[in-house]
Amino acid sequence: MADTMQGLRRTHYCGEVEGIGNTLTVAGFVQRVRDKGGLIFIDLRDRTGIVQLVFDDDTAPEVFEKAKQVKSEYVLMAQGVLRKRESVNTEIKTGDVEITVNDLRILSKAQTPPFEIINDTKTNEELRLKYRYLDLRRKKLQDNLIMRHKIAKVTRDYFYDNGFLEIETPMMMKSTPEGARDYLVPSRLHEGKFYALPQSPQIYKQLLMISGYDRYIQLARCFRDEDGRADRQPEFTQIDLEMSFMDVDDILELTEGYIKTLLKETLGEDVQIPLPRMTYKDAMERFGSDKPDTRFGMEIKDISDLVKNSGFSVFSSAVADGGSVRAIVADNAAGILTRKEIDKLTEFVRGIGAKGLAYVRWVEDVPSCSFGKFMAEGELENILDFLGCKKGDVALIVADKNKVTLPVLGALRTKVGKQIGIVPDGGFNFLWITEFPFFEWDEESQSWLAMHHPFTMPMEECLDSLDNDKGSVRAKAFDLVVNGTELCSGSIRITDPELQEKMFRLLGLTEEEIQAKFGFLVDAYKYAAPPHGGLGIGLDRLTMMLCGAESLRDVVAFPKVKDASELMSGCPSDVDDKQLEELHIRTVDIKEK
RNA sequence: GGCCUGGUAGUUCAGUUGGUUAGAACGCCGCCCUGUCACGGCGGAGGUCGUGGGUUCGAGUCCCAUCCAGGUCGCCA
Repeated sequence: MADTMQGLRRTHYCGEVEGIGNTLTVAGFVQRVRDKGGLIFIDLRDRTGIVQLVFDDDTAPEVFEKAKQVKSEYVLMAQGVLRKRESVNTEIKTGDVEITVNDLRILSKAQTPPFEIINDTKTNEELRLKYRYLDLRRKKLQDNLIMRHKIAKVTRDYFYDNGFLEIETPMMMKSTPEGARDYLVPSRLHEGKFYALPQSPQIYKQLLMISGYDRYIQLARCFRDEDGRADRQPEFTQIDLEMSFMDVDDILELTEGYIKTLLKETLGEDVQIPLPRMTYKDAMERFGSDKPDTRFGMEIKDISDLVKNSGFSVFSSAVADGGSVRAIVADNAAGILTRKEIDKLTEFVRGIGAKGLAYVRWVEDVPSCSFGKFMAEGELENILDFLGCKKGDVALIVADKNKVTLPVLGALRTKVGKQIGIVPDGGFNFLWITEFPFFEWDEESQSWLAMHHPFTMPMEECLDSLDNDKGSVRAKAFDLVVNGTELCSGSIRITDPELQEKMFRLLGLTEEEIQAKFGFLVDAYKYAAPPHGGLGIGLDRLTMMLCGAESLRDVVAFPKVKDASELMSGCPSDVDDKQLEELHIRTVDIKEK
């Protein structure tokens, strides 16, 4: 039988003991036992830190005997006197004190854990996820989850102070199968019908504006049935916001105030506001990405004009076909980007849609160049001159349609930047990306899709282009990007029901489809709506960023793995035939599969 | 779904051209040790080498298939 706590009550957390000479009571897990023979030291851990317990054979033999049974990860409660240590451990914050224990309770014994509960564990993640409850004992994960808590608190405080109301929206809603796949919940009472778990509370928060709640916030759990990534979980949390009588600038300003407050209160960092802004078009032209990492340069340059009449047909024909030839220059990188490395990069760009990669690698007095023999007198010099390329540099060139050159060079820029070590470690480079295109041409379906979502307001000056030049229509949509990661995404919504119906039609939805999917929303806007807009901030990614974590799995208490299963509980799992029957799902269908 | 990487004691890893009884460190168990703090010393237990098949006199090692995990592309309005 284990001991009980009877007669004792915790007075201090391990990391917060104080008052030399006082009797105090601590409780926690055993980090380590050091048995010296006649003297035992136990490091006791709780979420605040570690305190050393001391047991002396001479002064308290009975307690000493009990301490001899203690092993790693046992749960103890101990009462004793706090005193100065004979030798100080400068590594921990309670390293100059210890507790001489006079009452020890072994509250719970532990099996030997499958891996050591130490901070810098090297144990592979699969095993740690299977025993997540043990992995969560580690200080690093505890610190991350505590940070997550702090972020949630600062977030609520900031937006509450700015007049936002926290309102819950349903977890079971109508499926709207645009975009990501929905997680579906079969209905027992309606045979053959399904709820969907929300990909976001988008529609509901817009309805709340129509209902006059003016400013809404929710830390909303969202679901998407897609493959996982280090920065993508099937289940995640958005700081979901919507506000009335606000235009883009008002929302950006409010959000900047939030970012500034958040970084100050969590990390003590000062962020300069307003944050820099860049249009989508500029971001694509300069960085080949709508979420550029602006911690380093290596911007994309357009050399189409220089090569449009080139003897190298790959270049000239790309320009003639309406595409472009563009380049990035890696300064002083010829040492790292050897021929072999460039071959690997060529494979890389082929994997993401480019036909090939031209390069200039300038090590000797004469640059070595993959297309040199096609160049006319002085042509290469002109290109290098334009690019500002000098000895020791490597220029990487892609020729294709703009839809290929820009994203490929963007991806290459990120990859090469990391490879040659010019991406700084610390710091947060925030950047607003604005004026996203409204429409996006989809090759597969040969139709226009909404890049953001169909409720996004086009910019006023683009309304005239809706019918004849869809590709040029920009939207009142914006993203906040930090160090190459999208942190938040938002827009102003359409409040005019006629315009909304028009946008649906332009997106190829029939009257029947509009009615079936969004009829209630279209109807709602007929009863007047304040101008409004909002955004969603990825709480998980935000936490990851502030913790310096490399994976969402390090900032989510019980994460899923890549295939959306959970290794600890083993879900998703089989269910009883009876349950399936009640849900009108034929077991034979499942078993055949 | 494609591609890449990995899978050997509880854990992290090593394991030669294919060749005797598969090693180390940490952890675990036992004994010793009164100022340790990654304590130390001595001793010990612990392995279907992911799984299945193949080549071979002989496979942890070579081949094929498969499973699991991670990364990445597709996908993620």
